[in-house]
Amino acid sequence: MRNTRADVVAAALRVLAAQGLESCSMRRVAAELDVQPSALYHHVPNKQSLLALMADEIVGSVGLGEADPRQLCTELRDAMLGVRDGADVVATAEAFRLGSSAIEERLAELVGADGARTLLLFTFGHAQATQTHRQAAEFGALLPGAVAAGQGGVGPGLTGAAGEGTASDLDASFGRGISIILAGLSATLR
Amino acid sequence: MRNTRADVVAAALRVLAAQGLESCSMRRVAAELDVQPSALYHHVPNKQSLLALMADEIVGSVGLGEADPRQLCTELRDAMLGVRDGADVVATAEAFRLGSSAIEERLAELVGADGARTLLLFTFGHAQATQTHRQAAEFGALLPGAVAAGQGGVGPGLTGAAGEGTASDLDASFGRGISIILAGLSATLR
DNA sequence: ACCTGAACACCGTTCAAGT
DNA sequence: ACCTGAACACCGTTCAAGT
Repeated sequence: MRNTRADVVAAALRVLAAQGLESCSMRRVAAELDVQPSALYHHVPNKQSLLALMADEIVGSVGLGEADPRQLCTELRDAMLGVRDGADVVATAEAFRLGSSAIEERLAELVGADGARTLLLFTFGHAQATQTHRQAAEFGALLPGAVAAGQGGVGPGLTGAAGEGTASDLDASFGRGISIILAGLSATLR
Repeated sequence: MRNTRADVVAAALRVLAAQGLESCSMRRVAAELDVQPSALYHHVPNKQSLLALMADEIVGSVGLGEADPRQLCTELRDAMLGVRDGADVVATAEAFRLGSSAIEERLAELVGADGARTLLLFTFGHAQATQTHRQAAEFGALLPGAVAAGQGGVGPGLTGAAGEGTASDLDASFGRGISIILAGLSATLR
């Protein structure tokens, strides 16, 4: 036995981490395993299934015993932000089973079905936006000017094209969004 | 002058409506205009830009004079759901400029920056899930069994694999999610 | 300014055939 | 069971050249 399905998923996650979702093709994953592209179809029916398995792995660390919805969403967010393009992978795969994922079910026990869906969609969307933003910032950092200007004290407010989108800004924005939704749930339940 | 940028965008939207996002390649758009693929690059720098222009067109009908945030989100949702794969096109393109789109700015005037972002992300995510679900339902309708069983009265609750995801269910779910967020905003602002 | 023709460097997926 | 080799039907993008 040369390779198992788990080997394929692991190789795909290695390619994702190293090269990003854009470059995570069936052919590159196959190359990572030193195998022909067609060999992958012995372990996985198609690329979409492979992405779903990757999403499961990324999200697998989230503790379903968690009783605090905010904590659960934060863990989910951290898991997605922990791997390159993780938010895109999870959001894409998860959208297909909205209403039937383990995390949504756990969340629904805590805050009801509508609350769970609202929290989840916000968490996915915000993580995607955060990751997109970070990517753009990284890219911008490779361009002339405004590199590590924020540290040196060149100017007070203006740090290149980043403007107002610091990492901590996005963390705070996420927390405030969750607060809004949770407040709405309390208010709705009287 | 054979073609203008607007012609390219219009052709792309025609292809999108007819064949979906998957099939909306630069090559197909070029074919729709009876032109070589390379000709498109005279009007648009790359595919991503073309998708952004398509998103602008899809969302352009949303009235920015609207003073009711719920109504604004509903209009946005309707605009996205009005074209095949519209939610994906808009969400993808809009994610890149989160914090700077016209709709988000209008929404921010009404409910603040955090509320605007929360409402927008929920609206995008829910529309994407709705459209994915509809697509799956359409696909399922082509398979044997459980076609229009809901009408005839074969059974009370079970309508094929659709289960609980009727169109009106999703409409209602959207409305309740918006209600939760708006309630949370009222509660947060005391 | 707008377009053609040809090329480059890729894709996902299928399928007969090997071991 | 797991994999190779070869093919099919595509991609986005570039670039010299035409009009």
